Amino acid sequence: MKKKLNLTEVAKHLGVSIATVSNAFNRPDQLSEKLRERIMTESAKLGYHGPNLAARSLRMGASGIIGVMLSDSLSYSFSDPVASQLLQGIAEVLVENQKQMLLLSSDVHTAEQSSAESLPDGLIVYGTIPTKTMEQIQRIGKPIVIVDYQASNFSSVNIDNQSGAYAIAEHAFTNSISKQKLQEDDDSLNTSILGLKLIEIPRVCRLTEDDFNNPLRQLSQLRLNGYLEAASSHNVEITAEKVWNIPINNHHYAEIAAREALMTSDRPSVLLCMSDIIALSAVKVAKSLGLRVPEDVQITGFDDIPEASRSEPGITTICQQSIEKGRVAARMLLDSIKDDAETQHLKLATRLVIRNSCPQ
Amino acid sequence: MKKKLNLTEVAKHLGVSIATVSNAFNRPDQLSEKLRERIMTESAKLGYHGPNLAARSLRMGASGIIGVMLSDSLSYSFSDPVASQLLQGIAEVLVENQKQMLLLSSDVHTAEQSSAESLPDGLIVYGTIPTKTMEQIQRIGKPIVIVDYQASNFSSVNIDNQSGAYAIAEHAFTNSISKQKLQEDDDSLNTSILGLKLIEIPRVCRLTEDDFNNPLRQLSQLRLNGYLEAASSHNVEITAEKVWNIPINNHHYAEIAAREALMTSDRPSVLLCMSDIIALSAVKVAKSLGLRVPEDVQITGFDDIPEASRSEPGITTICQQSIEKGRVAARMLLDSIKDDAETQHLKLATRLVIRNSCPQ
DNA sequence: TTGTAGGCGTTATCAA
DNA sequence: TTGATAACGCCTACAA
Repeated sequence: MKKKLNLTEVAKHLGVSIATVSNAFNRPDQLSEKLRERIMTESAKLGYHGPNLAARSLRMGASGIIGVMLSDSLSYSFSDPVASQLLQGIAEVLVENQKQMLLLSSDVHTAEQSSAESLPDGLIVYGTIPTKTMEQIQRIGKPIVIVDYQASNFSSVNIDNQSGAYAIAEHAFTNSISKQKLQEDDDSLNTSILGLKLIEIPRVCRLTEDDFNNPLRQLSQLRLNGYLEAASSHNVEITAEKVWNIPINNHHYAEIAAREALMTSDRPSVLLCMSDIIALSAVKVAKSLGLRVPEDVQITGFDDIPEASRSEPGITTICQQSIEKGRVAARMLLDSIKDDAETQHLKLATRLVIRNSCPQ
Repeated sequence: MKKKLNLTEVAKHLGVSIATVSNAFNRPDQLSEKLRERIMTESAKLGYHGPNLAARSLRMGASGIIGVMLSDSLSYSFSDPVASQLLQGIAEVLVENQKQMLLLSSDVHTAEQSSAESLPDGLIVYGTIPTKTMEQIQRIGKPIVIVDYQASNFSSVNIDNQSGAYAIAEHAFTNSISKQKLQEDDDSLNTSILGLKLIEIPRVCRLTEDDFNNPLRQLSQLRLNGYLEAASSHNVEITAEKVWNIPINNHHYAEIAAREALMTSDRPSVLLCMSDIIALSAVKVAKSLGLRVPEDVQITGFDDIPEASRSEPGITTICQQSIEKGRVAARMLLDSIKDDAETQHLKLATRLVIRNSCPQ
């Protein structure tokens, strides 16, 4: 009853050769339909579930499994809408291609030498991962596609963070509300930035001038650059003390930062947020302080997560097509597994989505 | 350069035995610290990444990988907040225990004989899965824990859907707004139900009397029973034509159903929704129709997803602790992998969370 | 269409 | 500590 079943055992029971059973599972054309059927039903009855994946993949050098390595913790990634959408896109393509998905977190990796990275036929890496880990997974010699990060020696899928940030900041500086405000008093627009993972410090705090040139995360740095560039084009002054650092993209930290930003004596009339989660929190805080959005303070987001369109007011944001990004990355990886294609760097388009938190 | 590296090769290069290298990776106590260190750095330099998982797991009969099989498509599951929260809880415990997570969708499974289920050391099954697939994964003889479904031969983690539904319906029927309405006109409360996956038909439609006794999904059926039981306890009449079926838990279908329900001539003053997503959509539709929530129509949800507390008004709902459910299921599975424990059926408590969509 | 044998990379055992 | 060797379960020439 508890006996281990394998091809040999099954073949013995059925009175056929082991090769035939193997063929029944993998190459239906190598034997008669009738025999195949008999083998399938019989082995099912016997309790044989099918070829063991470990053995098969050892033998064939391929597992049909694709690894997805997340820079943030696995658990956090499930709670983050952007990561979830990326995973959604990846999953879509993998399922289409009958691949399974193994989730790896860079945390686990560093903790132990899990060696689990040796199983997948290829890897999608999301976000910024410690150089050491990068080197280690490179060593396995399997195709790798990285997302939201750029490194010359790997294929990658990115969006143009800087131009996206520029576009939305420019919109905020030049829309009708801003124009009117500028007319009313001569002052320039008072603008603050709620930034994500700009510096290493794991808490909500303002930046110092030094931090401006001290990029921690490519992605955040690029968005910051875009904002600042737009600001200087439109004579808006943004000093370091008007830029907040939020260590993790969740409502808890975002609300703390938003409260700080909105309760300073020279309250901003434009609040540029580096994610929709931050923007949603900022709207909530603004409302709780009795401020009207957008009349008193205009708020912009980034990402275009589903909730951004459902909230009230809707969040003006940059759509970065996270689902599509996932699809593209997955396709790219599958292609390079097939053809051993050369490394390429894709940049997806972004799009300004205007809603009521920072209207036309 | 492109040569394949394995233990043998590395051992040869280092001039030590293959067993020693293996020990260096797996049993540090079997050799001198100094030697181990040399082996580790040298093999890293050589480009050896660590023991191959396929081979190791073939040899050891365990892979350190836990499979999670989702009844809905993988891609959908990432977009569903409840599934995401469950995964979040599972991931938390798995990472703690240095296990990796392999995502399987029952779709892929039926499509092919992926045999990927043979790799994991155990399986968490979420939701209702075709009997045939169930039988197949049972055959692999590894520990299984099912979530949100009950079958006597498997360990399971559930919540008490029926009592939860009863509690929230009772609240809706007996709170101050309902009392006042009942006083004003003598009529009983006009109540509709927006149900989830109640029948097989893949579209939004009303139920017929027959459908009441024709359970498709355990979970939805139990919630329906809870609602109906509360209704009959409080002299509220709910006929089949006041119950809608929503085939997939997303905003698209939910809005269609909500619109239908709220635009009937005898508009309900209480709308019981089987998920928060449905409730959120219903609130949106109600607003767009110029109805006040809760004054004109009280709306309840189920699940308590994060967005339910952020929306305006907040959604009155049943908290089902999805994250905790994931944690519990994962722990249960890991335990039964270790101890081969007997099957047990856990039922987590639910809690009524009162917010403004159906206030005190 | 069927049977045989070699080897994929590890780990465990056992003797040195 | 080390070195040899036998599985683990499977796939695929190759020969029949």
